[in-house]
Order: sequence, then C-alpha cells, then structure tokens
Amino acid sequence: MQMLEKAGKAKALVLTLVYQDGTTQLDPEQKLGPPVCGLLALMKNDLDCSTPEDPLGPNDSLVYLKLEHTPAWAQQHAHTSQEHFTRDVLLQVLSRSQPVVCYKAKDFLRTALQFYRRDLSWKRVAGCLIQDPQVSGWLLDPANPSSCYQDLLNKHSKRPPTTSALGVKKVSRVISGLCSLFWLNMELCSKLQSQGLWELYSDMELSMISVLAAMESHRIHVDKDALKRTSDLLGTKMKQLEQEAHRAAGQMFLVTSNTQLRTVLFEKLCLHERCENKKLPKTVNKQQQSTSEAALLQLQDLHPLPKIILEYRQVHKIKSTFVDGILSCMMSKNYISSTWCQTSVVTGRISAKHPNFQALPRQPLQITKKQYIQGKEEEVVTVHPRAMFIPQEGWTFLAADFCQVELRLLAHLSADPELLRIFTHPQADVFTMLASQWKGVSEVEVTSEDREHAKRVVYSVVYGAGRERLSGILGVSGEQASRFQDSFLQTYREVQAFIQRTVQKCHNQGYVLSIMGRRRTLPNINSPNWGVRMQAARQAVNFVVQGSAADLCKTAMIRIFNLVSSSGSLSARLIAQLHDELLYEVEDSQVERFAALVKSTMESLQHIDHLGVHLKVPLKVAVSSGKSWGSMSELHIPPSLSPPSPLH
DNA sequence: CTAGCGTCA
DNA sequence: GAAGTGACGCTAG
Repeated sequence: MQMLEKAGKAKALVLTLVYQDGTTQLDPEQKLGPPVCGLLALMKNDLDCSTPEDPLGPNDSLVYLKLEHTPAWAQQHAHTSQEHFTRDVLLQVLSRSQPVVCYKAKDFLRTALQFYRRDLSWKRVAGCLIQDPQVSGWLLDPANPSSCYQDLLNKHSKRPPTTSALGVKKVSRVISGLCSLFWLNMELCSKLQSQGLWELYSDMELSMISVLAAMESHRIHVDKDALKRTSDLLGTKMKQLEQEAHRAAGQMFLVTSNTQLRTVLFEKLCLHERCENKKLPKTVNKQQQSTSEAALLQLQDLHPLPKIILEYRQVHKIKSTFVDGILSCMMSKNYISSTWCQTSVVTGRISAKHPNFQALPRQPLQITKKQYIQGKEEEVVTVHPRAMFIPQEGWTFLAADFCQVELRLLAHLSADPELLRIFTHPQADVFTMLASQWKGVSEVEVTSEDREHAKRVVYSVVYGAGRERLSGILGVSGEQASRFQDSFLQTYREVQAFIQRTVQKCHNQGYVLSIMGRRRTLPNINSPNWGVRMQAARQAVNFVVQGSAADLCKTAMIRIFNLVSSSGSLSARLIAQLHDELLYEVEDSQVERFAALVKSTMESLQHIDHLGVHLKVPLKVAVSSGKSWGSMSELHIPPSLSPPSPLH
C-alpha cells in the first residue's frame, strides 16, 4: 500500500482525533466529548520550507483515517481492507522511531486501544513515545496549565496566529492547525531542554501517557446490583433520619437547607444561648450562626438534632458522591473506566475523575437498618463503596503501597539523623510508634484511627501548619499546639534546616526542584504581602517533597508497565493509582510472582543510577490482595524470590 | 499544612 | 433562570 509506505517514510507525523461533529482535538473543549469518527494525520517531509502562509510543503501530505467498525456480516466484502489499513497505520504510529506529535496524545492512544481491543493488545502502546505539547506546556509551568490548544499556542508561539479564522474553510483551518502543532511542539521541546526538563519529559512523562492510556482502556467491573441496593438502602435511611430530624425539631423543614436548619437551631431551639462558654463558628460572609460540622459538633450534647443532621449529611455524602455518582458513570454498562489526568496537578501527581477513584472512602460506613421482621428489630449493615469494585472471574486485585513515602523522602532530603534512624532501624511503623508515644498506650493498642491521627499531625507540622490549625488537628489548645510544634522541630532539627534552605533557594532562584528535576516556579515567594509570601514558602517546601514522591511513584508505574509489556506470560493490569499506592488486577495464578516483582521493583527505586538518585533511606512497599477492593489483606512476600532485572 | 475532585447552596 | 463560586467533605501525603 502506497499510503502506508509514505507514512512510514515521513519525517514526522502530526495527528489529531476528529469527532462526529466535525471538531478536532485542536478545537476548544466540548462539555460532553462527542464520539470519535476518525483520525487526521499530517505526514511532514518538508521540515524547513513551509511558511505560515502556506503551511503545507510540496512533499507534505494529509490522510484521513475512518475509525468505524464494519459489521461482521459485511466483513467479507468491501470495507475490511480499509479497516485493516487504518489498523496498520496505527501500529506503525506506535512503533516508529520518527517523531509523532499529538495534542492530548493519551486520548488518541486510548481511542486506538478501544477501537481495536480485539486485535491490539494494550501491551503494544508500551514502547510508544508520542510527543504531546499539552504535557510539555504543563511541565514548563505546572501551576498554569493551558485550558485548550489555542491557549497553549498563544502562550508559546513566537509568531502571531497564521490566518484569520473568518472566511477560511474548515479544512484549511484544521491543516494549518496541524502545522502549527508541529512547530509548537518543536518550540516546546527546545524550551524543555533549556529548562533542564527534557529527561523528565522524554523518559518519564511521555511514558506515562502510554501507562495512562492503557489504564483508561481497561474496564473495571462493578457490582451494579449491590450498588443499586445500597443506593436504595441509603435512601430509606435518609428518609428515616429526616423524620427523626423533624421529630427532634418539632416541625417539618428541609434538612438539606442550611438556612432552614439555622432557623430551627438558633431561632426556634435557641441552642446558641445554652453554650456561651463555647465559641460557635460564624458564616464567613454574613456573620450568621454557622451550621457547619464544627458548629454541630459543639451543639451535639445539648439536643438530639445536631447529631441527626451530622449523620444525615454523612449518609447523603456517601449516597450522592460514591453510590449514585458511580452509578451515573456507568450508564448502561456494568463497568467503569476513570479518566486519569496527567496535567492537572502542580506537584506532578496524577488526578482522576468520573469517578474520582482517588477519593473513595477508605473506611466503610455503619448503617443501622430498622426493619420490622419478628425477632430482630435492628440490623447493622456496612456500606463500603470500595467493595463494589470486583476483579473479573479468575483474577485478583493486588495493591502495592509505598509506605510513608513523603516522610522517607523528607528524611532523605533533610538528612535528619533522628528521622533517618527511624527508617533505617525500624522497630515499628513510624506513625504507630508516634501515636503510642503521644497517647501513652503500647504499640499493639494503637488503633488505625490513632495512627491516622498521628500521620495527619506529622504532615501538618512539617508542611508548616499554623498554631490555630494545628490545635484543631491535635485537639489541644493553641498554646499547647505551639509548644508541640516547637518540640517537634527541635527533635528534628535538620528538617527545620531543610525547610529554611528550600525557602531560601526559592527566594534566590524563583523556583524549586524535585529529586528528578520537576520544577515549580513560585512568583509569590517575593510578594510584599506577608500572607501570600508565606503561602508560597509552604508550597515550595511541599512541592519538593510531594513532587519527589510523585517522581518515584511514576517511575514505579512505568517500570512495572514495561516489565509486564515485555513479558510473554505476565498479564497484570494497572487499575488505579492512589498517589503512593498502585492497584493491579492480576490473574490468580500469577499473584505471588507478580507481587514479588512489584515489591522488588518499587523498593529498588532507592537507587536509580542513571539519574543519580541515591536515597539515604530504604523504601518499603506493603503488598495486599483481595477479591474486592473493599477487602484487601496483606501479602507477605519472601525477600528475594525473584530479583527482576530493572529496565529503564 | 499541601495537593486534588464532586456536591451543594 | 442558568451558570459561576466558595465552602465543605472525601482522598492522598
């Protein structure tokens, strides 16, 4: 096929998805993305002789590939050759060594995987290094990601817009868009190079595009019936609580309305008059009595209503966001695939939406269900959104968690002897240890809530929480909080020195860097406004640690992805990334082998020779597995079962 | 304290 | 009336 040969020989390929409404990825974002109908590829050979006025050089050419499945009954006849042609071009795009450029390349890769899910394995996208100006733009200035292609172009292109949009045919607009995309990519690449961001871009972020595309193309099974049952259960529970609230209030009112609740609590029941010793929070703009959680907690001993409202809100939150919310993401299917965003977090972490997989409750919710069956009047049921996610038949979920990554990185970055000692001679889990010290109980008595509490306290202090905020978290007076803060920073003196060093550096150069060279510029670090300046200082410190942790987690994802992709037998797939935790779906028979591989791959990141990363602390990875995301139990891996040869 | 997304008034 | 906003609550460190 001539065209295929031409595409293979082209010096560069510039791609965009085309949607059924005629728009492309270069047009401003649609609210609800229309379905894809094809792919437009510009094959560039004349890299020097095109001008803004005549973007298409004499040796450049354009091809439109229809993405559409031929019905099975028609396959023996006409259109199958075209379908195969498109697939072959896609395969070539995935494996070519010449540059391929696509704005929002992840969407392109995912679309390819979805259209050819029968005969295009997700492993095939592993080696693909498609360039993406959206990613480059974000790396250059992660705090201000561009909202659309035009935005990005305006921000970086030296030349003014090529042709005025009015009166020009849509086709020529798209063509000149693709040409500008090519030049924009060149421009961004040179900027990355001059900022020292090239390695981070080409070795990490570009690989992430494939990892995320493969992750998005996977279908996560959800127990839809159970989800519907819990939706109904929570619905009846809310009705019960509403009735209880009306009874407690002595009147009907809309429990979801804070205005009406305020009237009941403070004008009818006058609860604020009965707690003059406590300070009740006020609403910010109107200085009215607040009905926030903090206020209701203060009032809960005076009257039954606040407690009922608190429980109502809790149930409502779970139902609307995590039960009905997930149901609405499923449409008529019985699976979901989240959207994973690479360019929305300043620190380099990734985020998820529809649904936000990273925010599903960790703890199940206990519901007491009143039912009028003889013998038992009350039944306690636990509602756990995570338990709704199920591996496919014959597969198991496996989670691998980097234990205390940020704190370990802080130990490394600060070289604090005390913090290093905790991690190099671990008698116990750090947060468990601290919790047992603070609460005066033995380590075995520390509950998971205690541990969680200790964790919040530690991170709050190291990221610069003020006295007021810290007293809220610790549950002590402001004065005690201050004392705690002082003694903490005295115990870990080098941590304090690291914080000061980082802020100073940010002051001098205007930006800070993570261990792998990720960069955040903080213009506000020199603001004349004290509050604004202090916030920038905290952001600088947080960026160095959080950003470095993100670097490690991404490296882990990529290495594991490459190991599995290049293995003939391994089939484990990444389901989700919970920042420091990777969740995989693994064939039952491969669980042990894969667990050992994941653990050793992740822990081996203590030393990354070619990047000059040598952490002063060991990395610890905890692995767990289960037949639902809600019921994972720890897996103990013998230390050296099979040391993998790390690819990079 | 720092990062997000989803829901609501 | 619809669309935008800030507070809150869930997550992760």
